[in-house]
Amino acid sequence: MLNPLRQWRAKAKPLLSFSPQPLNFLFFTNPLSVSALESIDDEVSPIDTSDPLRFLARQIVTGFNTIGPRRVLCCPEFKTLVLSLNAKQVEDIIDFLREKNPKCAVVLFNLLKNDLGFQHCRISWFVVAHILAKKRRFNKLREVLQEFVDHEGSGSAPVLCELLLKRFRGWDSNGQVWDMLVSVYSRNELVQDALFVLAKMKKLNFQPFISTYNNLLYNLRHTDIMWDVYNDIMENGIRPTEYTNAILIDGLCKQYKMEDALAYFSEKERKDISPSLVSLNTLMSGFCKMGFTGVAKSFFCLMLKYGLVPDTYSYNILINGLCVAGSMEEALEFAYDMEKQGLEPDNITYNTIAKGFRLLGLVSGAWKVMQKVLLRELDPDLVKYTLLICGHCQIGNTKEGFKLLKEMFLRGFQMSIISYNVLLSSLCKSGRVHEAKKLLHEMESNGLNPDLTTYSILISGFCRQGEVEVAILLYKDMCSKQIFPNSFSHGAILSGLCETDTINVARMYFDSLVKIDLVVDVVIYNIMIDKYAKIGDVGEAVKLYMQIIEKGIMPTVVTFNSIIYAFCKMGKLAGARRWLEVMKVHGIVPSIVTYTTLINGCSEQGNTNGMLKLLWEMEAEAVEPNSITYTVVIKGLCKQGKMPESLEILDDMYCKGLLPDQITYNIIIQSFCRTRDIRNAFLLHDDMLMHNLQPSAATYNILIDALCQYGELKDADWLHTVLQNQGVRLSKVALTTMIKAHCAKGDVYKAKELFQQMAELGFNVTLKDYSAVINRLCNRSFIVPAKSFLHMMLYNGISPDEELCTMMLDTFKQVGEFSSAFELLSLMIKSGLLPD
DNA sequence: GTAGGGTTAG
Repeated sequence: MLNPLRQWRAKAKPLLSFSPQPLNFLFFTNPLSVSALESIDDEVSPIDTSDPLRFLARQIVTGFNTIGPRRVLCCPEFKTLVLSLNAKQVEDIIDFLREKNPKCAVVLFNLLKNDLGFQHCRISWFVVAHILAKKRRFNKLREVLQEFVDHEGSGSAPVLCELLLKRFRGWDSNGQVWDMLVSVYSRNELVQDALFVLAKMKKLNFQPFISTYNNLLYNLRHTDIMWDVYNDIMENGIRPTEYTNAILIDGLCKQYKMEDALAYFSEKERKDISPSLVSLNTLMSGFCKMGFTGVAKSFFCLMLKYGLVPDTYSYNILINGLCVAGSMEEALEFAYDMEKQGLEPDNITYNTIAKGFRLLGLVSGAWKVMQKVLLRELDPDLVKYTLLICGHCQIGNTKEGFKLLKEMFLRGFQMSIISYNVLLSSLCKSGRVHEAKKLLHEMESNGLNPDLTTYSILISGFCRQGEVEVAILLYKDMCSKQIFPNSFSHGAILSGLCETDTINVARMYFDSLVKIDLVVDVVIYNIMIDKYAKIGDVGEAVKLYMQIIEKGIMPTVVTFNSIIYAFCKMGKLAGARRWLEVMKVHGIVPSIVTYTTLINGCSEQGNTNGMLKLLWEMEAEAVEPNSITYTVVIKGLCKQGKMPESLEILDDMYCKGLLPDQITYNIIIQSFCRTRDIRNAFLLHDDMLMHNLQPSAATYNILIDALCQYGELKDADWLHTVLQNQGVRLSKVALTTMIKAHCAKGDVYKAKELFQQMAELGFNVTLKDYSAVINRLCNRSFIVPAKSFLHMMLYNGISPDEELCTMMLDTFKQVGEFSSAFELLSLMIKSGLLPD
């Protein structure tokens, strides 16, 4: 699109060419026109055509009053005429109209700006602002100044103040315009500009409204400047409001100054100012975030003592605190209590509790206890059912969730959209997106309208499964229902798109978000940056980082972690370290993820010294390594064949109470297998069992693979049988490994048995699997079984590709199996695969 | 003015 300003200038002609004659169309025979015309001038004078601008202004008023602004605007002559004016001329007209007919001035200003894309000069903006302020239309005033400030951007305060001071001093409502300017700057988080205007106001003896101060305080609550503003309020003798206090408390909590927050709160209390619910909620939230749920609970009691009724915020804040602290039982009690007090738990409550279950799911046996709590009273109600569904889904038991949904339905409960969303999310997480889509239709037929959450879950689910087309259809479906994604759902969708193999689709979506600009926060950037980091595109990741900085968005620790990851992935360790410094310069404290990423970078390069140095550095910065950090260190040591050292670290982990998981063990086991030390590999496997750690599918893949390669195939078969008897299912990879090994050794019978088993277990057997087997059989000239596998493949509806056919054809020719060769040839011709 | 959710490491 062409820049409106340029468009305007292209059409602009010098005013000299202006002549009033063509404007006669604006005069109407309607008697109204006469009075309208008279109303703009005090003395009823004959039309004066010698001052063209004044004349035009009058005509505009006449037109607006007789046929309405819209229709005036539609007159091509009017448009042409107006488009020939420059900003200064429009400014004169608007200023003239301000005295004669201020309403017309505002209408003209807006029409030109919105319908013709006219760029007004600063004076026009302020003239209109003053008109609105005088009429006390503060919402409109805010809107206009908001747009003005958006346009002027950061650092514009000095220029605007200068103008206000020189051109508008003494105008009616000048103070309100100043005041609103502070408010708008601070809302836009242009704090420096806001403070600048505030200082000028002080010099002019204009007193800002307390709401303006509150606005500014809110945007400064993360910093100490908050106190300067607060002192300013006090010095000016302005009474702080409830809001002021709540913001200050929130600010102190956000700065982790809990004692100061408490002191401030008690000071107000001493002054007999009874605390507001919001202040108490804020304090609860602050203490919960610090992990002090006990203190938070006492504030809850304090509320009751003051006769304040806890609201949904109070409950959700406390429930969240308890969930994060692992006190699920209490969290659930509060959720019940909430309902008893007539407050329905909402989306936020359930989301929070679901997160609690998820966190608790890591503790074995916890769910059983929770289930008992939930079922303590025999008849579950809507809340309990929803909570139960949350719990089952979070531990991956979607089936039980469905059972409960059905039960709810049979017992005549009014189904809630939340239960469905929980189930949908569970299905999508396990990749069962098509079942999820069916459930969507079911909920719709039950008269429930899917909401933003529903669509976000499904869209990101389909994206993650690589079915972008379905996701796009759902997206369109959603928008057609007037449901528009917010920053959170955009994030969900974008990260879903990032899971698909091409980055282009994700980038296109990202670019479209950036273009509308409203919803792009740092997380959206983080998602995109991380995608580039994962594919090793350091350049693009850094480019996006630069964009963040240019836009004045504060990068987070995640932003830096992803960039550091990108550098490590490309083996540019020096670069990664430089970014660690950049991060510190921004005042962002490196996290455990930062250090683990860097250590992994060193470990990949076999740089043990680098790893150790980083471990010390972590210690110095008081960042405690976790089991992932140690696993990375073990990986590094294993890579260099330092097996005894690896085992030592494993012991250290147990000593420090950091439990190694399957991945930790798999790394060591694999390393032993690589050195053909199968004995030690199996000893570690036993060690896992001893520590109550169930080996994962990957563990058995590694072990089976090792047995097939270096050990006895018999042992692999034996392990397979043992696992089968224990009900442990081997992965497809492990089965394929065994099949290939049996083929290579010539045990066709066993290979076929395993192959059939693979299909029976529901694994998706592909052309690649068949090709791998047939290839090995052909290599050993096992013609009959090779043919038999080919037939099995054709029977199952899989056609061979050219590569497979050519390979078989060559084998058949070599061993003189001409009839088989001809048979294959005819098959190839039928399939359109003609040999050279 | 107060609550969660979308993003990072083995």
